[in-house]
This record gives sequence, structure tokens and C-alpha cells, in this order.
Amino acid sequence: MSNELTIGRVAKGTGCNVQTIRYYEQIGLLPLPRRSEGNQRLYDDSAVQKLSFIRHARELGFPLQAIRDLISLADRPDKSCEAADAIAREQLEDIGKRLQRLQALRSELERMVEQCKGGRIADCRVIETLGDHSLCETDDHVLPKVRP
Amino acid sequence: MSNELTIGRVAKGTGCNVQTIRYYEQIGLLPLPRRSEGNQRLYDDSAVQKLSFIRHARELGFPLQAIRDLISLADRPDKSCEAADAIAREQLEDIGKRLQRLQALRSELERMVEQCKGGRIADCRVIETLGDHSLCETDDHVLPKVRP
DNA sequence: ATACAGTCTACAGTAACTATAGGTTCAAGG
DNA sequence: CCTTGAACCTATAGTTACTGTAGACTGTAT
Repeated sequence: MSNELTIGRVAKGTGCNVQTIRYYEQIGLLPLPRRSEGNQRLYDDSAVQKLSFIRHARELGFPLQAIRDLISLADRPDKSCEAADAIAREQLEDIGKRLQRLQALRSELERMVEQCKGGRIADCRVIETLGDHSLCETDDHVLPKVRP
Repeated sequence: MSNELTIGRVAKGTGCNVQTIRYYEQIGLLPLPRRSEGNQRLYDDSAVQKLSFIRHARELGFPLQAIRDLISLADRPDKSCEAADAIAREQLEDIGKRLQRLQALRSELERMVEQCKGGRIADCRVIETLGDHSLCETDDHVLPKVRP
């Protein structure tokens, strides 16, 4: 069977919300879908696939531009996949950094929550701890260039 | 010594960039600093401390609103610290989720990069893998195969 | 037949910055 | 003292990736 889905069902299926799907279409990331008699979007499996790809990549932390690049690479399957590989590698490196930082920060937060047990703010370490850089294991903010 | 710093020095010291400091001031997160004769901002240690707190919290993933809340809590040190604790706990939970997902995604990316070794895109799994949800360990958006 | 959930377009708003233009201030070198 | 160039100032616009709203239309379940 043709298995065409309305935008709402696609949204549910992919965990993406309806406006976001329309947004992706608008910026040219998703192809224009066919429309019903009443002008409603109807998606086939390939569109769902593509959206899954996009969402998945977004969750991996790829910016839309990188995703756009990957898609356009995919449309020229004769080329070497070096470029796609490079994008993935770059992203991988970034993810490694983010993981490390998140882990360090989690233990810090855990300690904070542990220390703050129904006391008063005067004795509460949450705020103090957050102001104190010496307790932080990641030493990458002595110099600028944050924002990954 | 009075130890007053220009905005640029504060920026370097905290890893925050100059515009961002002005932005924080503009949205009322940082107090108005005193100015030099020539109208340039001059910061004392307490401002640097506060900015450190903000940056640190941002790195922990706190949104500016949560930070605003924490700051206003800190200004009423007689209250119970339950509220601050709640904010931290909430954030901690969120970080846990992000960690899990990032870890899952990293192994996926690693596999992708591994499989894509100088081949052609036709044989390259980077794009395919990113479209394939079955390989993903987080299953929070599963497709409803047929209409319920 | 009607209710009502889902969809449509168009546009405004959000978070958290980042960049630009066009001017002023400050510290160092000649 | 004068100049030069980096750092600073304000104001405004742009960025990314969405999210929300208004007001009208469609599709379907009862």
C-alpha cells in the first residue's frame, strides 16, 4: 500500500514537531511533498527516512549546514566519501570534548546537590561552587573560544 | 591596590567575550559597572566573580533564566536553599540524559567513520547510518507503523 | 450535520549570542 | 607633544534553529 502520512503522523513518528518539519521544507532541507486534494502535505517513506536522517544528525550535534552538505554529497554518489568522512570525524572530535566536559560538570553538580541538604542559602554551596573555578576539572576557560 | 579591570581583561580572564559581557549587562544579569572618565567600563573583583559564576553555570547547561533565579536566591540568604537545590537537581537530571545520548551517538559515529575508509559514497555508510534509527539506542521516537 | 482535531499560510518571537558601523579613548613610540 | 593603533563606546542588525500565534480551511467521527 502507498502508506502516505500526514505531517502530524510524520512528526510523531520521527519525534520532530510539525512546525519544524515545515521549517525544514522552507529552508530547502526537505523536498516539497505532494499535497492532498485539500492542500495538505502527504509524505511517503522516503521523506520520513530523510527526516529521520536529519533529526538523527541534529541529535549528534551536526549543524544544519553540515547536514545540508551531507545530503548534497549523498546526491553525488560517484564522488569519494572523504568529505562525508571529514564531516563525521570533525563532529566526533567535538562530541568527545563535550562528553568530557559534561562528565566533569556532572560530578561537580552531584557534589553540589549532595552538600546542599535542606540547609539555608547562607550555608548552601550550590551558588558558591558555581562561582568557584578552582573546583572545576576542565581548564579550558582560562582562554576564550568556547561555543562549540 | 584597587585592581580594576577593563572589559577586555575581564573577557580574557573569564573566557567570555566582550560583547557577551555587555549583553549580560544589558539584560540585567550583571550590574552596571562604574565607568572611567572616558566612559569605559571598569570592573572590580566582585564583578569578575559574578561573571565567572554565570559562565560556569552556562557551561553546566543552566539557561540564563535559571541563573537569574539562582542569583536572586543568593540575594536572600535567609531562605531555605531548597529552591537552589531543585534547580541544580533538575539540571543534573538533564545532564544525565544528555550524557547517555551523546555516548550512544559517539559509538555510532565511531562505527561510521570506521566503515567509511576512502570508499565511494555509494559504499559509504555515514549517510545511511544516520538515517537508520534501529541502530540508535535511544528509542524515544518510534514510528507508529499503522494507524491505531 | 456538526463538532473538533488537524492542517494551512504568514508572520512574529525566542535564546543566546555574534557581527557591523561609525565614532571615542587610552597607552606607547617617535 | 603628537600620532597611531588597539581597545573601547553605542546602536542596531544578523545568526541559528527553532517555537508560537492568528485566522482560515480540511478531514473525520459521531
